[in-house]
Amino acid sequence: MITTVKGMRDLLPPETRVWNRLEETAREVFALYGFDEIRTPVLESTELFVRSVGESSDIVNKEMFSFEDRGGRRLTLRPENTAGVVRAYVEHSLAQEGLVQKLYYLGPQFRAERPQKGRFREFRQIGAEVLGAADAATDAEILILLFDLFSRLGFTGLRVSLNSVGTDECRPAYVDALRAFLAPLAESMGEDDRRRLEQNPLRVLDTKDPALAERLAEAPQMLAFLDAESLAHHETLLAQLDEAAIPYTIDPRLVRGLDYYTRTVFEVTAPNLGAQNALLGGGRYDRLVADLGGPKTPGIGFAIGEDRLVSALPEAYRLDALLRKGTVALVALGEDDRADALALARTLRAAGIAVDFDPRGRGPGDGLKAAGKKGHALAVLVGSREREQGIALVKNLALRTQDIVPRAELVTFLKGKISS
RNA sequence: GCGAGAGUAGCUCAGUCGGUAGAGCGCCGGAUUGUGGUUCCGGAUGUCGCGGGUUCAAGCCCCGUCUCUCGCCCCA
Repeated sequence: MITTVKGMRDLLPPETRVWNRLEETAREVFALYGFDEIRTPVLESTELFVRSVGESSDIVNKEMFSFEDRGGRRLTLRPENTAGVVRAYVEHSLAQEGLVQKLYYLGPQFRAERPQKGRFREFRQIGAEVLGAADAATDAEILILLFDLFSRLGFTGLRVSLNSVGTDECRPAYVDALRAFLAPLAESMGEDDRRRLEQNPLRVLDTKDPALAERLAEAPQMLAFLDAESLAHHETLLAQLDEAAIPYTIDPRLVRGLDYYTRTVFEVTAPNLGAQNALLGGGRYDRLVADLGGPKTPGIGFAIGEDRLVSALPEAYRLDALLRKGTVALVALGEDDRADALALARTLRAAGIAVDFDPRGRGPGDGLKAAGKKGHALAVLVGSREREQGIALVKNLALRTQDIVPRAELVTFLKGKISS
């Protein structure tokens, strides 16, 4: 048997209904906030990710699906989508339009990690990027959008963690101070934390060693090292979030794994997701466009892990998405009634009613059984007697009741049932 | 990349001391030639992940390998 490749999975019905509903909701929200969709290739030059995500990051270091094509070009399946969006922004000179570009995307991403709960080698992200606006109000609107989206999905009590990682101008001073603070502790650190101290001291703040975490309470904080502009940006953002009644938690230890972030960074985690509990992450990246050869352009974005979001969805939203409210099952009562049923199906569909016709002609018992199993609420039954009398039988599969409806009134009758 | 656990029917799993494979659910057929979910009767479930080894004999023991699961690193 040929099976899926390690870390990849099939999404099967009826579960795909949940994914579709979720994506519809996301598209609605993006449209409400004035975003347009962008679609970028799954395959990009390896160089793009090395330059954007960062050579020191784990993603570039050990998690990319990279290969050479027949022309010797070094290619990579995208591990994230921000780089591709920014590449497209630069390649097509979108800055020339002089507008704030508000873009969203949906699609698969690839990282060659060891799979575990909530982590797959192919996973899907729903994300957005705003390019061309440095104002804190942009950050605020992004977080308001997220709050709105999660509210529509039925989440309550989710809280965004927020921090500022400053800019290239003020961060080095902080890193020096942090290093000085951590140096005496290196002796007592575990292997992981000592490695982080070498490579990226900010990451030590994320330690899972409780003893070390306790001593970090005394550590210098980035917020104290912010330059005047970054501090003003941060404080303006907080004021605007308060004004909008968006709940958040300042987390001075929040640092993120991609090298391109500046100033605002944020994250939302959810319980019951296991060890991989980050539902979304994002931040501002005021340097990235220039780094990729474009005009100096500020940007901010986020990415939601769609796979994780689906598994964290409130039950009510899931169940509602699984219902096939709009579809009626059509059952031909006899072997010879299928031509009539097909004609009726066409009439109903032309009127906008979704019809699931079982072509096997196995009779009412099996037809109704299948309809119930597929989750349909209504079944329309037609046979020779019904044809002669110009009627159809409409059965409510849950209540087991049956109405006799003249064919001429069938569309109106079904529409009334479906909408109620 | 590192660590631990698991892999037997479509699904969830049992399988004793090594003796040639089972249950429940689901599926199919019948009781029921035009009315489903309940009930009753009957039926098929299979490369015991794959390869090798030990043995008279391996689902069971040993080695390798693949996949899955959970954790680490890291991230969505």
